[in-house]
Amino acid sequence: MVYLNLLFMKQEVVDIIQKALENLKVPWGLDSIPEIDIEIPRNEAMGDIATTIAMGLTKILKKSPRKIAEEIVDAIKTNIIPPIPPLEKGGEGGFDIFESIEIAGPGFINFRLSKAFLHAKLEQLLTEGHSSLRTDLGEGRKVQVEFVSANPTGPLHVGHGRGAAVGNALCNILKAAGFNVQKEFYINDAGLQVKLLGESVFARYLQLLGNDAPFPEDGYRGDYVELIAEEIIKRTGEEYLNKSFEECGEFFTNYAYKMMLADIAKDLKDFGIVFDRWQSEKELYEKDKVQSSLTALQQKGFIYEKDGAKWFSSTNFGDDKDRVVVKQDGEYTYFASDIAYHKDKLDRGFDTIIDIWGADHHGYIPRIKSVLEAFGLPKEKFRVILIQMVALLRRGEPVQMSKRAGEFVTLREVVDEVGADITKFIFLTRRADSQLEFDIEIAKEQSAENPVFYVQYAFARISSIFRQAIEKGISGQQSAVSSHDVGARRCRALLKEDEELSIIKKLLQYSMVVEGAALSCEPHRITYYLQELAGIFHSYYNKHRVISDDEQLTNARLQLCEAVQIMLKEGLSMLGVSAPERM
RNA sequence: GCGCCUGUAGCUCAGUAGGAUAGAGCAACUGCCUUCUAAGCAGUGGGUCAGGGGUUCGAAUCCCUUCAGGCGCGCCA
Repeated sequence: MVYLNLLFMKQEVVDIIQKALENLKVPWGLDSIPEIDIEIPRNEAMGDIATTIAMGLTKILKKSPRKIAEEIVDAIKTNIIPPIPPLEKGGEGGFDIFESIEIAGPGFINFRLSKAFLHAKLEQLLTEGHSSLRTDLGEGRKVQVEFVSANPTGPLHVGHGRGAAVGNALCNILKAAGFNVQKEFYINDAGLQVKLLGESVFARYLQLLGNDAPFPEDGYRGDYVELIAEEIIKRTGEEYLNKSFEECGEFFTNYAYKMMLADIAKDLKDFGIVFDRWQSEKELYEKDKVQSSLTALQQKGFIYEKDGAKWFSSTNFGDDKDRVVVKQDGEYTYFASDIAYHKDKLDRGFDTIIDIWGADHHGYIPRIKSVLEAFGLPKEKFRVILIQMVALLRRGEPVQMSKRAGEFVTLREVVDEVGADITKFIFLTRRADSQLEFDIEIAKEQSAENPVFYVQYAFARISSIFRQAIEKGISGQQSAVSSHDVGARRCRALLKEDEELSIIKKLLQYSMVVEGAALSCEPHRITYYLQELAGIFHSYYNKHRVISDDEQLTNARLQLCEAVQIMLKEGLSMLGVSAPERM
């Protein structure tokens, strides 16, 4: 058992309870120790950290939960808690983790952390910085997260932006939780949709050159189609004017979608999101992976022929019906390349596969899950995050989004108008699977009340305090607050106001929040955590002065401020949001 | 018709893998800047957790059902 190696308070407590249960296992006649639930009480008066284990054991032990709790507490108090060793040579001796352990309500065991423990953890955060905030939940396991994957047939719209923000934040969180993460964008460059884009561009091309060509019925009508046609004219002149689409369709299709793809990549980059890898659907065909993945399924006995088509028997894995993979006309279905793509992910050695889709694709989950199970992936290793629609409003009035008519609001337009930080933050203040109202005017004009500024403001405020301190010659420079030396440690011991201790406790909760967000794939938990941390800091700031005549207290509070700043920066970086030093 | 998601304060949403007295922001009202950034703070009011039934020590959370909204149910992509 190693204490103080991570900025964590959960593990220490779990270890202690576990030891107590080991001691009680025999008298209780238990074979094994149950899972230990740890939670943060909603009310600070109830303690800093609590367990419900006693209530969970009532059924097995047939005793009242309070009686069980008493036995556990007794075991902890008599011989479990080891004193924390001195922090380093020359330290001031050991101390207890807990100030008190109490039984409350129906059988909660409430632990209150000692000030010495909190001060020691603060020191750790200051000395180790961001690295103390990384956990090893993932143990380096490889996770692949595929997101956005918009068809390269038009610019990204706001819904894609939401998926991008969520996916990117999730990846950051998974990395912080110790997973080895790859971010991937899947390019649907092989199907009829890109061909339709090519036809649309070709029609515009002919029209621009004075030819009265018909426009494809379901063609893409956005202005960008014409821009691509203009670009082609600029580069090749009238070379294709007298040719048919059959003759030059490939050129138009390739040119068009590649140009769109470049636009998409740029939009994402300007939104602050960069992918590790882009996988082309077409390439899967060219490298024969579609055929070979179907062969692999066939060898496993999951492919059969019926009505002149080939089917994947996904009902073996809980799907509603079997799915066609090769049509009667011999063509592959879209699903066939999806099979190849997901098999390819497995072949690349990922332990867990996370797909982030628009919620309108939810009907696809069972069949993809079937594919992965057929190839041997345990079903809990495949996760789909559904991104619900974004309802775009302007002063409460819905903004029309009709892709067919070509007038839909692009991500770029929103980001240009509102800003990337605000847009991302708003996307991350809601669970992914709940519909989101995004009012452009409110996001922009009520910016003073915008939660993103609330968090950033706390960061900027602390920066300002440090500027002030430097001006007064109190602290040479911000991170030079020497947290190693004994003087700084004595100063920290002066942090004993309720608000100060609350802030430290909040800081210690971070790793739990990250792990929870990683396990549940819910980045918005970080957003809420940051708002809470900023809230208690703002409150503290208004109640207590950081810089005062008391040199030691000033030093202590500057250290606390620095710790908060480290945390705010860490959290904001998870969300892909900046931490400005001035606002 | 079948399936998935959602329903929590006037509005927008959280509610931590079943826990303690259900929270935040906005909106409304009352205070706080000659001292580190008022993009802030302190306080007040606001709830049949859509309705009903069940599971248990304990339910906003799990199960069944009704209602309401959204989205899916092609050999389309």
